[in-house]
Amino acid sequence: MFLETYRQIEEALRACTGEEAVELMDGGEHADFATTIAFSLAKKQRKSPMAIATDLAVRLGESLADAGITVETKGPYINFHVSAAYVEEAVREALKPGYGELPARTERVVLEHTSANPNGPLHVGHIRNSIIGDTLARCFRKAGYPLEVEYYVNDMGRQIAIVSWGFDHVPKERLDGEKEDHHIARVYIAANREIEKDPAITGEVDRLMQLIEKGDPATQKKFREVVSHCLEGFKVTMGNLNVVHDRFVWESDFVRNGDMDRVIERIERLPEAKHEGTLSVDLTECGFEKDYVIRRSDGTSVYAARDLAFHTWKGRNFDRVIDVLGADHKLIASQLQCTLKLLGEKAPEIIIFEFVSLPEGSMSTRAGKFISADELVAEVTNKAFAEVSERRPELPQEKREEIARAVAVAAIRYDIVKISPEKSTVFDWKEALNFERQSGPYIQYSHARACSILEKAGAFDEAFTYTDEHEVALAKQIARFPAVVDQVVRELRPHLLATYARDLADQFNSFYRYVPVLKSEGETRASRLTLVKAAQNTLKESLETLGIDAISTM
RNA sequence: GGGCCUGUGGCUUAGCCAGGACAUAGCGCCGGGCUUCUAACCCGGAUGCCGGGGGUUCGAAUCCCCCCAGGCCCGCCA
Repeated sequence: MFLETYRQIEEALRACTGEEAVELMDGGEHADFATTIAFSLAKKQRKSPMAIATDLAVRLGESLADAGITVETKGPYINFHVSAAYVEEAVREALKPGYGELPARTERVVLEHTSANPNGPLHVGHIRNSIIGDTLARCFRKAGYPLEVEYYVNDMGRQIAIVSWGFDHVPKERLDGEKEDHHIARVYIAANREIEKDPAITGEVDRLMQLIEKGDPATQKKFREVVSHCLEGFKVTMGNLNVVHDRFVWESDFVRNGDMDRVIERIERLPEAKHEGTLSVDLTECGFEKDYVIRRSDGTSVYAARDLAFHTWKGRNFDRVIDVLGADHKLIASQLQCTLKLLGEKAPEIIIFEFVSLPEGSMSTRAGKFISADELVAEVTNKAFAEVSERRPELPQEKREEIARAVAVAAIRYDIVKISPEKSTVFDWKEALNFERQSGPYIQYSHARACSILEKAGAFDEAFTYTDEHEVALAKQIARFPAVVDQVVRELRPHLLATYARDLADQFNSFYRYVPVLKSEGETRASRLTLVKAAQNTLKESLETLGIDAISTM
């Protein structure tokens, strides 16, 4: 409803002004929509903005009358107001299961996120990647795109060689109840300590890397075991956070199937290729001073070569390629994009998120300086269980545990996704354990309140008469949801959905406070119950698109 | 030294790409609200030279330039 109305007004504006860019915006407290186009027209037409606005408003009013949109001016501002029919239609649409879904698209999208090195558990920085990526994935599905979500498994890196070396040379027994990825971290950290003590070990690690590149079966088997072991742990962590991947793509597969050699051959033939012992690409055209190295002088490939093969494959199998990457990948991601363009391949769209650090400094798996996602989930779940036990002591323990898990995921996911990716953050336990306003649980709570009203109401006939300002404001907020989904996938900014869901919960809570539902009667009661149902459904769909369980009681 | 990102009340943050009507909200602080649909809630109050300085514009948190501060990166690592 919102999108349709927005487009109707845009079109009327274009028709009435002859301008392409019509500057239609949210009217804030003044109106439902507004435009300041009179200012820019004033210069061209050498008339006062107010005179232009007044004149335009009359013509716009005529052309939008059929759509039930009224137009008025306030000085040079032109304001648009929607009708009661808009409000009614908005509520009607929001009652439908799956509300917010956009028409199906045919453009195939591949989205890569998380892809952390399997040398230790996912920490609070990695899951920023997972949560941004997974939320975006849910938005793409909601927006009607066929989507595949991939985890790129770096199984040929130096870190894996170190872990592999560690399994042969440092105490490696898995402790009782220790998760696989935490086990790997312990071995990795211990191996690094050995390397610090005795730099000669580096040579042994180098040899492992040469063996893996050559395809030595024993080394391959060992690397694969180590990596699979770690991934088992990752899958549990991500599962606990409602993060889902469709496919795990292994880096080494591109070496084995020949894709990497093929892309290297093509690079060798590029005019920008440089053969100076190493094989590298001159990227000055894209503004990079340093060459992009593809193959070492000893003939082995670097990460970039496999990455180029991987992205060539993605580009040929999908219409849109999106990667979610940490800020440390900014440069190499640009180099990758540039090289793919030189090769005539599709370059990925890249979403960069800035780093999460600890109050005492940056995180480091190697140094064992990190807060694991598992620890975070456990702590937040404990706090949530304590809260729910205090509020709802009558519930059976199992139910309280179930609610605590859902609340914990909501708190963690929302806390991360609500911040713009380009802000670097410092992890804060106090914030992580806060379930008050501007939190995931706050939105879940609004949903639970709506569910509670509906449960107590029993059956009712739908009705659509809204006069109270809180009713109308809530309905208008409900109407925006599909437009927000559309905006998220267009701009690749999932935090917009977080902001929207919070505003929706705010509107619902105001409505809840001022507008009695169960105590009202007749048509009014029916209309309000219908609105509560629409709000409940919209809250549910918003929460689920954020990867948060829309629980009905808490 | 160079590149990218960030700087908004005591703290966290929206708005910035597509410049307009009194800069968004939360935490904390002060005060109020549970015999009334779940108080993980709601209402009121105090707190801002939107990092600093120039410029463009009728109009700048938003665009341009310079400076300062913080983060990330600049490897035949990944």
